[in-house]
Amino acid sequence: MAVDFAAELNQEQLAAVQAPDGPVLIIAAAGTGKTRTLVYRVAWLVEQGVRGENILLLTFTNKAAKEIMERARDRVGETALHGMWGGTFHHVANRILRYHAELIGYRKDFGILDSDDQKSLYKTVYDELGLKGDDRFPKPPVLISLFSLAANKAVPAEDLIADRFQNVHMDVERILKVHHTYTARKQALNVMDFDDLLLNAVRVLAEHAGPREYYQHKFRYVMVDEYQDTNPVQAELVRLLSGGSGNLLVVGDDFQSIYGWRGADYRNILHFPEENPGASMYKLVTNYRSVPGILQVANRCIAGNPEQFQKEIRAVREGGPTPVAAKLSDGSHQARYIINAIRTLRRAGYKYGDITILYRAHFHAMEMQLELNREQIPHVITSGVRFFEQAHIKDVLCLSRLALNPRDELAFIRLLCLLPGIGAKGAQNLWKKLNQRFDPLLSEERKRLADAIPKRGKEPWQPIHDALEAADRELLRGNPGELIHLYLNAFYDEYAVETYDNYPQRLEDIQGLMDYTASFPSLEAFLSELALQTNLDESIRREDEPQDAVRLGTIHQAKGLEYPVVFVLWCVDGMFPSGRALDEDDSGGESEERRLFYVAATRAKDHLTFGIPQVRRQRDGGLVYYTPSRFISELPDGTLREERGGYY
DNA sequence: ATGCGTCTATTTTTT
DNA sequence: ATAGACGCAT
Repeated sequence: MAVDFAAELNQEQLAAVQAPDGPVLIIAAAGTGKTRTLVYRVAWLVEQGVRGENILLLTFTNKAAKEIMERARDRVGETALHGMWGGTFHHVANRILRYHAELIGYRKDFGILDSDDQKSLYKTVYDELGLKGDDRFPKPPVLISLFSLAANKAVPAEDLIADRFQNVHMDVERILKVHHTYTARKQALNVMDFDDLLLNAVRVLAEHAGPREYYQHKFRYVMVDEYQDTNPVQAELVRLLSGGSGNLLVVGDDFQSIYGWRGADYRNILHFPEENPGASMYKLVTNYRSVPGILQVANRCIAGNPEQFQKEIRAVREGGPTPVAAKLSDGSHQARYIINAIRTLRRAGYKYGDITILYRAHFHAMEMQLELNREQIPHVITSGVRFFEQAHIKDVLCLSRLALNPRDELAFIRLLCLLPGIGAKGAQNLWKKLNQRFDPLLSEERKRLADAIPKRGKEPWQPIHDALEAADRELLRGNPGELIHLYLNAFYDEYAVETYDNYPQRLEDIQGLMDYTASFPSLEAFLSELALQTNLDESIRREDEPQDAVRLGTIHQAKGLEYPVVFVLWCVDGMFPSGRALDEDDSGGESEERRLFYVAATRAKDHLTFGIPQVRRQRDGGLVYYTPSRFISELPDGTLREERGGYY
């Protein structure tokens, strides 16, 4: 099945797709067909005779990887892509480590800590070091983010500590001690956190010529999506993987670099030409997505930012409405104004699903949620808590985790704390009594635990004990779905009814999870995938979610998406740009916020509205007055149509 | 000492 | 929605 490249791509895209071997940089402005270009590049390589197993595609989200792979498959067929690796940085790192973890002192069946697990482990360390009640010592979340940033930026943590605690005296030694203890514990427990996946993959490749040469030989073509969001560690991983052939193709848009706060460095993309001599460069600036008025806002707002590849998006579409600046009194006024606008748009033929409401931070949407509920407008919120990190999901996974790794202390403690009369201390004591291991599918260990459980917990444990016995008899170790099912019947269903006011939704989540397990060949594959996956696939989403619904989410979450109608909440100085981000001295606070504004604007196809409330009511009844976002007031007169919410 | 219920305060952005 | 603080119960 031959692909007609010239017919299906524009000039800019075609040139990029047919770029010669060697380093390639594609600067793809918003809405210019970046994904399309990547898909066709894959197809092009295949047509040149490159085999799937020689291609590596790195993305930031699972969704992006899936989309590109599926679309490429549609173009050139399943067999042509056989053996191609396509996934997120963390996925690829995980995959490499599953083969080579032993080279760096881990077993291959290592577990992956999500942020919740990470926090629990930190707390255990605090406890052991006697730091728990110390008010003057930074709390776990502070140190976690600090060390994570240090890891991702590949700088010594000491530098960041000095930076962060300038005004306060800090015992640097003790802070480092916490981190060292945490690191040692991870190794002892055979677990890695997200950052470790990247760091350890780099270590394997940097320190061991065998695997390095293997992958460099294997991956003759390496492609990276969203290159402006890579951090130094990821850049290093890319370097190591593509070092053989030098056929490294990166795609991105420096205007859309919005992850500096977690270590991303847009200079990776900015300096790509110097760091890769002989690189060819392509620019995609023809935009099919948005009406000219929207692109004008985008072009104007970003133009003054320092240090970037200058470019202007060119509109293909014509006409269309001018974007709106809606001056409103407060948050509820903003919510009512938007609901009113939604109704008007519906009458004009738009569906709920065509509409999205974006914001800088989750709490900005509070009044909006309230009003949408009150007015019964179907909506879906992409919340801060990810599916697999919800309490009930993690609860039912503990047994599977222990079945895979009996030394998983975190899973054990979580499991036991659900029983009445057992708290953090009690669970910890039991863990010690069992010599720090518990395999739920070994009858001897089951018996020891059953005997050790204190009186109040004995009775509720009994049905779990029996269920485990059954699981053991039926050889269900590799079957997480059945394990969850048995556990649910024996204990958790009743527990959930008593604990959660939204029991039906949570039960549905758990059922979705059980269905999901069916698609995995092994327990290990299932559990490592969970940690790397943020949400269930669309296909196994909750059934109570309306199909046609307004979508709410942060701007970060909306990256890469497009909607006919976009509302942006709270475009006022201090909220967007966020006051905190402006205070950040290192990662170029204001310019990154401006890029975020650019991302928000370029999501819109037809209608773009900025909400600008004047005051915010605080909980204590106080009023805070705001001025319109500098990103709004910087725009030349006439770029926006001003509206006042005088509808009511 | 530990568990556990109740109250209050507090939300940047996330693979 | 959830974590932490607090105080009472076991």
